[in-house]
Amino acid sequence: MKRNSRLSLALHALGHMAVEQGEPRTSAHIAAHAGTNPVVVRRVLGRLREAGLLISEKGHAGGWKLAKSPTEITLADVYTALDERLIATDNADDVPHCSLEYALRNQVSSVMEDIERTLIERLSKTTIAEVCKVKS
Amino acid sequence: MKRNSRLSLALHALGHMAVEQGEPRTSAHIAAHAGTNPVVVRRVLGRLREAGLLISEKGHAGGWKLAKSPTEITLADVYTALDERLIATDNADDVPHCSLEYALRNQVSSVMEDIERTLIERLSKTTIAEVCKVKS
DNA sequence: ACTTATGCAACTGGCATTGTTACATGTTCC
DNA sequence: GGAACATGTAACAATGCCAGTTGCATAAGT
Repeated sequence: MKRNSRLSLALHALGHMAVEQGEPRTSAHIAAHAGTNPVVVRRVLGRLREAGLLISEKGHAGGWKLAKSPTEITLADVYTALDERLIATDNADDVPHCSLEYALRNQVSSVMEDIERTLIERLSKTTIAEVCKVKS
Repeated sequence: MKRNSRLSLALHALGHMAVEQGEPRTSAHIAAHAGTNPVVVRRVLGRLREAGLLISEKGHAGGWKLAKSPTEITLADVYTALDERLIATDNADDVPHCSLEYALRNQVSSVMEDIERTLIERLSKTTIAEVCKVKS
């Protein structure tokens, strides 16, 4: 399996819901189409629900559907909802005793944070509807 | 154990060599200072040697030293020497049968590639000497 | 009640990276 | 030449992360 496929899976699922709105999709259907497991789908889509991008309903005729129009959901919304981060520097606990390493880490971290912001800004310029060419 | 600490280790080692040039440093010294293993140090610094940033010498009074002035080594040089890549989308082998996923992946990939280039450009603006405040 | 679907916790297994050991190679000093 | 020292490298163990899986509780519709 591919590493960090959450973003890919989330966008894929959202994309199909954007193209065919209305009927909710079950995690079993999504999983079968994406070649993965229903529980994995629910784990990923659960984050999108917490972020207010999706709605899930139980029982008969239940499943997942968009919480808002695909023209209002950007790639950045999905990215941030998944807590994806390019930079893995959670260096709060690991305090370097060496002042040189401290300076280096700060320098790199500031660049990385900057890049992360730039990425999110770029992703926020594209909506799901645009990528999937959905007529609004 | 921290994940992906190669860049941190490489910069740390280079930084010290930049501050105190002249005497070569052994991988044992570097490892002790960085809290890791000499073999790990040699693995990481070996990449920098292949990239022409470092020189290693065996035997008595051997060890590692800079191949050029710290004012000529940028953070990007180190980053690229380690083959670090923020974006993990090696999607050449895994061809999606779904056209929607194909479109989404292309869209995200192009943004990621762009961000990667921006990052390297940013890193290339800072030299080791600048971060370590070495007088040239 | 029964079926169907999500929600969630616990566990397994694969994969990548770091850490470790062992040994070969090369260099310097005696 | 031989001893001491340092890198180079291969092989293996340990660790951590994440997808995958199982099982069961919960809720909604028929």
